[in-house]
Amino acid sequence: MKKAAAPQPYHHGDLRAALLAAGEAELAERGIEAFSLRGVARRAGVSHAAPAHHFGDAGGLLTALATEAFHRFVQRQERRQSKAPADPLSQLVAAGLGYIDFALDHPALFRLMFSSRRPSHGTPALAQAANAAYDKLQRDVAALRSGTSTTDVQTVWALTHGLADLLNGGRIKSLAELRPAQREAAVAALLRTALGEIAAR
Amino acid sequence: MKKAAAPQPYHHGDLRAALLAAGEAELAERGIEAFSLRGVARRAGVSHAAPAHHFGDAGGLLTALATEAFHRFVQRQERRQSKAPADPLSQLVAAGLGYIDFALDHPALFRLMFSSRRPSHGTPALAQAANAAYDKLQRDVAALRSGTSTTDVQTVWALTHGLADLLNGGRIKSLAELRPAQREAAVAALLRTALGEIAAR
DNA sequence: CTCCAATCTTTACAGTGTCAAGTCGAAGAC
DNA sequence: GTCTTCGACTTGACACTGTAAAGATTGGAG
Repeated sequence: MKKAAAPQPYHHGDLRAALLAAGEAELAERGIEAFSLRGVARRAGVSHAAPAHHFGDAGGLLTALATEAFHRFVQRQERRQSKAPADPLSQLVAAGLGYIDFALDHPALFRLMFSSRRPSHGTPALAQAANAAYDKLQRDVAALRSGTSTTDVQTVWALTHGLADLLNGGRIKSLAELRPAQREAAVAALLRTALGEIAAR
Repeated sequence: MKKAAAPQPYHHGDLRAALLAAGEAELAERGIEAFSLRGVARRAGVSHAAPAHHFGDAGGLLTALATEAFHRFVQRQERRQSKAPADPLSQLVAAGLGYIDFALDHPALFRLMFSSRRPSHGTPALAQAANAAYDKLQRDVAALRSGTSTTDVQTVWALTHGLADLLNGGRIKSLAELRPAQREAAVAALLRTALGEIAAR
């Protein structure tokens, strides 16, 4: 599906990037539990052992995918924020909506980041990318008012993450059943109310 | 490890229950992503194809495990509640603590219930067990005051679930690093504050 | 031009899930 | 009491998986 009729040269050129793209496609189509390294190699049009050279083993590829995902995860939040009013509460709500956007657009990737043991979460690059996401959250919460606490950050994170995870799994029927536009409005209202209470503490 | 020196009879007696127990052990030890049906059969001391007769395929066993897990999940919340003060807010906080207890005591099972596509979530028995958990949550929220909304239920669920999921993955460092007793106190305080705000709406 | 080292392929092996066919044994029919 | 039957379980097979080792290919340094 990926390569057409091109008589692939022996050296791919940028196989690493191609494998990352193929890995993401594999993840999106088959889900994290049916993810197959050989399937990724097939998608990229290379032999089944080619990925090992760039990523070591399957965990290595998944670690790289998770790392890249965390960066895009932050970008997605920033994208929402750039279109939102500048007041701190609106900005925090927008970040939450971006958090949820990412979870719903990339469900398998989201699970890889937060609910899988397959990536090596101790890897510096991954830990750093995840920490960057946390730091951003912390800054957005701190902007709400003076004197915000660690508990405030934890509360905001738990609320947002819980919504994202439950929506991702289709567990919250009352929300998942709504059409996208309505669901987004409901989620935005929920976030604004709950985060507003934290801002008013 | 499971069977000692007993010259196992050809007919096991209650293989179904034994496979469920073995399946849970396998899940707990190797995690959901390294779960192996043959491993479960080995644990139970039967041939690798024995599980198929009782559960069809691997998904069937995991579905049964998730169903059973939802029942214990509710029991765990009720256990906490029976030791808590009777006022609605304390009861809701206790339910949340039970929710988190279960997630931390059975991390793989918790992921099977909420973050895995392997169980067939459409199966009547599983859907029913999951719905029972939701109904319980709804009742506990409704007891807070008159006029609680669907949004209130969603908010309580998201907050509790987010906390449980993030703790389960070890993502909330500021909480995960604490010793159990301290962590529990911090979580209880967080829940009481946030849920108190919802009760006061 | 030569050689090297990185890149990719081939081959092999142990492990997996599932299907099909066989074996066993307990419970009922007569 | 013997026979039959049928569910419970085993055996064997197949295609697939991840990973390791060894071979083939090529771009580029010298």
